Amino acid sequence: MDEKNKSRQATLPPSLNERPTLKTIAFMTGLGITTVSRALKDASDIGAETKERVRLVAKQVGYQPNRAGVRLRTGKTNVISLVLSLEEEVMGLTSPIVVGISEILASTGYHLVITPYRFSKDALAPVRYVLDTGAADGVIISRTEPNDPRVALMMERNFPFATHGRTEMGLAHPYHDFDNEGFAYEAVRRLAELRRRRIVLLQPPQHLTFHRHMRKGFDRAVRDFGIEAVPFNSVDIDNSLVEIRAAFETLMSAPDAPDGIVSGSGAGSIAVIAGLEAVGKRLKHDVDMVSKVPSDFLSWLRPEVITMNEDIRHAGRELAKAVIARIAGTPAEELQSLSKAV
Amino acid sequence: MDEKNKSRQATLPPSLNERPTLKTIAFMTGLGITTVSRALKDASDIGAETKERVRLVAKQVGYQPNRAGVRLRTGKTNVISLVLSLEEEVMGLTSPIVVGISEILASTGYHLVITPYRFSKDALAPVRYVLDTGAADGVIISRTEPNDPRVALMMERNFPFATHGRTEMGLAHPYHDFDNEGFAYEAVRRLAELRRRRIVLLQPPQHLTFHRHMRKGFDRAVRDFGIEAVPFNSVDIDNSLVEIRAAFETLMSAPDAPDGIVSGSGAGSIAVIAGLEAVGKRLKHDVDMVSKVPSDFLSWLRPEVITMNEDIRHAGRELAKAVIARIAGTPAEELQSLSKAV
DNA sequence: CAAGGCTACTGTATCGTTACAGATTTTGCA
DNA sequence: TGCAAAATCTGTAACGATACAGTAGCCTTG
Repeated sequence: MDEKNKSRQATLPPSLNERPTLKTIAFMTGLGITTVSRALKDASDIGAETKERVRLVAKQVGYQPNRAGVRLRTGKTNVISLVLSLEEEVMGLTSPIVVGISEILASTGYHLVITPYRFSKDALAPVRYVLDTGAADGVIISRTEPNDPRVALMMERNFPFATHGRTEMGLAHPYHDFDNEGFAYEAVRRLAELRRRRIVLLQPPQHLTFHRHMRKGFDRAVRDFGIEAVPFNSVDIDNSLVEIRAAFETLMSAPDAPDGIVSGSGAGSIAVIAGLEAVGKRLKHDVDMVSKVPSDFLSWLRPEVITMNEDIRHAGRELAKAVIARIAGTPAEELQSLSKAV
Repeated sequence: MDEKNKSRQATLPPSLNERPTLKTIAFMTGLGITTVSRALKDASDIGAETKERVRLVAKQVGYQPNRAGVRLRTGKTNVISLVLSLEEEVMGLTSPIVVGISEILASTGYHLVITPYRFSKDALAPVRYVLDTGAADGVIISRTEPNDPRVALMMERNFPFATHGRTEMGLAHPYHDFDNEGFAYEAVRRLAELRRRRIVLLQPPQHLTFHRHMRKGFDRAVRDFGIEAVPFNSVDIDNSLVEIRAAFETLMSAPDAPDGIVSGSGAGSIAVIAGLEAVGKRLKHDVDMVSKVPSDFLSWLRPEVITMNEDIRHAGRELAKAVIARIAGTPAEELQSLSKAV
């Protein structure tokens, strides 16, 4: 039959009320598919008037590039993957970070994909998955360690990513971090100002980088203000609330109990308060407390606690901006930011 | 040159340490690409021994189907989209639902994509986007309304979805919902048991379906237990904490203030407590309160409040299971579930 | 006015997969 | 033995996009 009479690529009228493709626009404008493709990306070898016409028709029919097509041909996924531990689900830091990232991605072509992992020891698996399958153009990770194998892997493969938290590997990569050192220093300073003399720190787990930062700020302030740091390693902010409460019940009922507490986590603070109140101590009277918090719920219910807010949503925004810029080629050194308590 | 001597599809040895494709396996096994493809999907026209061989090699080389290829050819995205309001970010219900969904999707081939929208009036936009671009195989939405245009649209297009919350459109669709009627009824019952007689309800906004459920349970209990329901419509759980506190300050300082409170939201309860305490009332003495909560933080800080837990993570799991089953063809009627406070 | 260069456009091949329509060999049975 | 049916396997085309290598026409320029 009449199958060979094509001088154009696009000969058959693409049926309406199907999703428009380049072919649709090519047919409507009488141009070649290639021309339409290049016109839409504003290539230099397409006439100005043609571009205008193509853009108009594209808009008219509501053209949106088929992501699978682009991805297959170019390898670009237009996806940012947020790697999440299903366990760090204590007091939901996830919400605000997801919201922050979404806010930024909304005005770009990127989609946000959640890539979960179940146990801390599997933290590398999701990253490997993304790298091996090319599931995303960039990755955001959290719970960063000083010597983080995920960072090493992605750097080695030259894969764009940003970390919530810093590393200590001598490698420059995009990150956003809260100034935990500043937080701890300031926290101790405030307690010192309130004439507290024996201060304890509920700190992050040892293996996370920000443990060091917080510790550093705490220790420095302790020296600067002549405070006695109460040794305390039985629990950290990753322990369950029940464990934290138990530990603080013990600690606070000892004869040499601390009179000041710095808590590195809002959720942890709840358990701390429960613990100290269980042994009859009262905030502001027997003990003062400064807590880092992700939202202001604690100050509503226990205004006696001094809170310093870590804006996780802002962190999400910064991280999203950083990965995208990294993908676009911005040097990692320019994509590192720190934020203070607000 | 020697370019036409192919009796096989796969002639050129696919370079190693590139991502393996069907071609790689075809080359290694000496089979055709089609055969490999069909062998891996256990098609009936492939020999048992061949299938075994193909599976072995596939596993050996770590073959994972290229999603873009599959998606382009079949239209199947292997993506579930969670449609999220960037505003419902009060007290993060997002975290647990994301975690719950992820838990289920982890053992399937599905990825989770977050599709956000900014303002309530744009709620339809993300759904339309997914439908128009084929961005996902299924959608999960929340903040369901009795007559929900999103539901209408997806039903009309016969697109798989599940809703967090029910509708009242006479259409059967998959949903998971918390038994808000049961919650409110039980809440009032408990307050009645504590000899409270004038009870107020901090309810969801009128336009959401579960407003009706909660209201219904509340009103029925009020009748059953001979309680006086205190009229209160100045704020709902979608108002800011500051607004809620202000409203409750006013309410609780009135001469005929309620002596019992039912709160439909954990975050809202915080503001309620702040409000009543600001005017000198005390929980358990002047007033009792029952609150629906998504986590147990409230009972740690205000054990005087009676809490009833809504397991959002479980809801996420149920919703994920429901969409997937719907995609697989299970009738909507079999994918509807309700859960009670735990 | 020929040669070269520029502008504007286009066809072909390809990414990885699967639907479809064969093709080849083996088996079953009269 | 002959031949249809069954059992296996395979090539081609297509999904939608883009990289690449053109082509055609027109304008300079010496």
